[in-house]
Amino acid sequence: MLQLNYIRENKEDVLKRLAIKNFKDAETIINKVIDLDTNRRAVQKQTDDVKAEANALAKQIGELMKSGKKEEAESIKAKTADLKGKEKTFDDDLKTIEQEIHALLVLIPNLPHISVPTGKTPEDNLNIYEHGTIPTLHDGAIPHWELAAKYDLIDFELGVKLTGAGFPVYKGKGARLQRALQNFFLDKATAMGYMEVQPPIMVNEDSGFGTGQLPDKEGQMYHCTVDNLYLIPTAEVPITNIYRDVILKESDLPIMNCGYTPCFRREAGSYGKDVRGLNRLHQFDKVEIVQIAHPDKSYGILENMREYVASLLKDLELPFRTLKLCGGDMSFASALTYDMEVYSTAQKRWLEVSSVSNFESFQTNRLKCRFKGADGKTVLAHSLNGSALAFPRILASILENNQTPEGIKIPKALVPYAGFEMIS
RNA sequence: GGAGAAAUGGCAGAGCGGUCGAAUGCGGCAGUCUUGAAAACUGUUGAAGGUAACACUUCCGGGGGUUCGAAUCCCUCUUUCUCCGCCA
Repeated sequence: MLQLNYIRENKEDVLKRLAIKNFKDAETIINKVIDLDTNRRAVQKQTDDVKAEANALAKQIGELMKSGKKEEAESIKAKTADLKGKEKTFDDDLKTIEQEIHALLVLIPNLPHISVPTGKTPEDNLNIYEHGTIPTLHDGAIPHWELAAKYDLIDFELGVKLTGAGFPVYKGKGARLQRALQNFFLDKATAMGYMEVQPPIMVNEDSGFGTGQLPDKEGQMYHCTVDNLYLIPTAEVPITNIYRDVILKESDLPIMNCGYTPCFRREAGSYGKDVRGLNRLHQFDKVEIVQIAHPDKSYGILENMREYVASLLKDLELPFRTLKLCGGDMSFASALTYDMEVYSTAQKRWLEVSSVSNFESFQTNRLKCRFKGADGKTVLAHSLNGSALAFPRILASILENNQTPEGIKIPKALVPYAGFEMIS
């Protein structure tokens, strides 16, 4: 959520940057917000004045009662009746205006960073870095879903029986590889200085709002209506919400957390080759890294996070590229996002395995996550997060890129965790 | 799930219809003293809106109500604690 003050004072800049995100009706909505805000302050002034008057009278009555001047007190009481009605009207007006402003603010996406390339589709993303060589596979190389069946690593049909499509069952070495990835990623993150947390995987409405999933992305989350809880789509939600309604000390920053959780996504509207095998699941596992940072440092930290994720992919010996997302392909809440994509040789396509973003104060404004600066003022912190990493597509590309006629070779870094070097 | 008790500032903890944004202690910050530190002493120390700055307004778990006036009374929800039940 953008800050009202910022919109008021930097209207032109806001409009310019919203255009990069291809946000329609920007001018109409922004103008409306500014008008409502002007109105809000006027009504608030009226409300406050009436309340001040009523407070003063109430005080007088108190003093008169104490000194036994009952009649005088009664005559003042009569005056307050009128104020009471006014107070109620103004209060209601104010509430309505505030709701209207909030309803509009929630529709406005975050402003992209000045370096974000313009563009509308993934084709407009900027490829800023490539690493590794795409392996040449032997004749008869097959995609991971066939490898999974051949070596009995993942049973998609069994998942359908138990739950439905998109809920695979990992078996034997497949399950062990999942566990290896979890420990490998968590160990790496901890060594980088991230503190591991194990949060709940269901969250309440406030948490869903805090990181921006609610209200607009409601349909993407599994909702347990009986208890009004949501299954998390990413550990970003519970971990970032740790810092909801918190005023940090400047010396606490940056806060670095990591956590492993299963993630649940309804993925309504997905179909075809996108959802084949491990490409897109309803339940998957991920280690997430989250930082709460000083606004002056957040872009430096974003680069560190990007490099950290790249180092994981290098450790796993996977060919990958890094994209700087264009305005049109960025998420609602992000100010700058890097996507990391691994090349899946058997599918002959790039698979997104990580997304690293700086949200600046967009989330923290909703979360009310602030810190006290040197001058004693409270300032919104910046929040950042990244996948480090999501398991399914990593597993898919390891299986596909490392297949040989003899079996599948496990990357060296993962061998101590997996406990085996080959799947054959 | 049943019965009872409670929820106040960073923490502990008073206040139970007006003078309360809230005593006191601890913690934090600044200063005095000191070569420096500790101790002691002095001062200061919640958040939001609003203003050029004041003023002013709101917030004592959330929501609603009674009253001229609510941290204090009533209703409701949530959470915590104790006892019972169930249980990985």
